[in-house]
Amino acid sequence: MTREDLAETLEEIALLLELKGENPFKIRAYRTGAETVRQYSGDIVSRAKEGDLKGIKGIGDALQQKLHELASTGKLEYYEKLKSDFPDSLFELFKIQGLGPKKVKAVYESLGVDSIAKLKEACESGKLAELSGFGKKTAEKILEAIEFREQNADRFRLGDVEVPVRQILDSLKGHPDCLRVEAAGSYRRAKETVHDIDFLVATGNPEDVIESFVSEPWVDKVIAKGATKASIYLDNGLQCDLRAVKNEEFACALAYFTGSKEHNVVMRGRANERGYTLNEYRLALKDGSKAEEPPVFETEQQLYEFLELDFVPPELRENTGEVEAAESGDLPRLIELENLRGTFHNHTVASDGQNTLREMADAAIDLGLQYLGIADHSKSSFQANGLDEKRLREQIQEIADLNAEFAENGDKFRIFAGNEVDILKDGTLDFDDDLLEELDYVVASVHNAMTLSEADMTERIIKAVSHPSVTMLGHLTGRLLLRREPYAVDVPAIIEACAETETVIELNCNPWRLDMDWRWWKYAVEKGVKCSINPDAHKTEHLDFLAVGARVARKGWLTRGDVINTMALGEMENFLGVKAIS
DNA sequence: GCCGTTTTCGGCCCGACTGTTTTCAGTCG
Repeated sequence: MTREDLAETLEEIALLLELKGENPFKIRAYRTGAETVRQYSGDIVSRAKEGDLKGIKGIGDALQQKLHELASTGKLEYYEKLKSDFPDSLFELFKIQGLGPKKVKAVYESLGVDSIAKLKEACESGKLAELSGFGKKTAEKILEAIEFREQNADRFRLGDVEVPVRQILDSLKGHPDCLRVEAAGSYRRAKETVHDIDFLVATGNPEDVIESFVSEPWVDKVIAKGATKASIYLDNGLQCDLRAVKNEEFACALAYFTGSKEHNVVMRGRANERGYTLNEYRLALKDGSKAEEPPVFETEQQLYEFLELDFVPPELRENTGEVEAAESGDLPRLIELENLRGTFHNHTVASDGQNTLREMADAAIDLGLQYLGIADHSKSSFQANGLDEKRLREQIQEIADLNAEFAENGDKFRIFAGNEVDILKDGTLDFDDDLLEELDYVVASVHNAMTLSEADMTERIIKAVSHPSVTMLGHLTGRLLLRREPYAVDVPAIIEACAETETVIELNCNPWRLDMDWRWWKYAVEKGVKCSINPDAHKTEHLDFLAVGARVARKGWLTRGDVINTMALGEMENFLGVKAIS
């Protein structure tokens, strides 16, 4: 029984109570309880086991008793009983955008709908639209949401696969017969979402390596297993494929399995022109070719060189001009994680973050950063406990005090006082100008009214970035990967406005967002717009998103010079126009 | 179901949007 098990059970109870139509405040109490369990700084599982939960705010008598029962026996009667009232499959309905507890309850009770498949049927047959409170448009919206889910259900966010990929790579590297190991495919190209992970190993003993690959404890199901390849599912549904090749084939195989398909087509074309064929194992002479016998490539670099190209970093291999640039020697020197000196757009407990200012600062220092920008939510973001004027001014003071302390201790580290200020529906900002000027920097973001027309949304954002106090634009399109489509907005027009107003655009590297999309950065750079790689961290661990951010920035062809948070502290103080702390 | 210098009941975070409705319920952030 882990902390997460306890929290999840409380959350499921909340969901079940919603289905029952229970008192919303009771439901909220269970949700709050789940959050409290997650965030409690101490061994909450042991305390629950021992029945020693008194005095934790948010966990009253009833929850104490339930957590104790759950932690000590592994079961909770109250929960089991609630659960038995509904089929398990009903829960998948909650994953459909626009369906909440009331609607789920209605379709279940009056139409017997208890799965997404049946829901789809009810929409198509017109039965759903006849229900009271439902209508034609609701049915259409639900069908759209089902389709969106069907298209995305088998995909995973790049930032969410990092841990399993590391785990599998480490395990393969630990195998005595593995000479070389890489994760290839769209993961290596840093696509924002991936369908599966392609692992490649060089080995003289493929059978053993494959056997060990399919026998790891994290394997949920073996889909296929042969002499040189195997496919498995992990517990979370992520498919992982392993290909085993000989050491002398590894370079060509790595290039082949990294792709993209389009990039490979161009590469094969170049080989062809020179009298060779290129496949997943090797470069070979074409029939009747008079070219010289090709060498065996030790590395991808050598393959590219042989085809008269500079080495193309994997992130760029999408056939969007990288081959031409590699031919003419014009590939940019891409940014690297190590270039980052600080970051902006991070939350604390003051709004909806989970760590304090000091904890966030300490985590940034541990990462070797020289500065950390805090940007909690502004007052209109009620749901995120946004700061009002008074609380924001208090935070500015708190930051000043902490900075003074860092300076006294001789630490070369600074917190920049900012705010993620809501862009209101009409494009004005959530605080008045005086307060905005007191901040070291401002991130302006859209959090509501996301269904404006493209023209209105574009005008709204352009108005916001035109405000002199706005330093950077947060998550430009508002997309949530695999969850919510971006809102309608004219991205190039926004980029042009940011160029004009010298507003930085954020590369929000929270795995859910990766927004602005990598496809637009080349255009932004062309227009002279700078990027800031921001994790949108809601707890200290989220600062690690910077690693994903650096990879996605590379995918957008960004160099060190294009990204402001590669600046050292002194340069950044100049850039923001704030005085250094003596 | 939780909380309390308001102390054992009464309030609990607020507003926008959408679609179904004739004044509001449900969902989302």
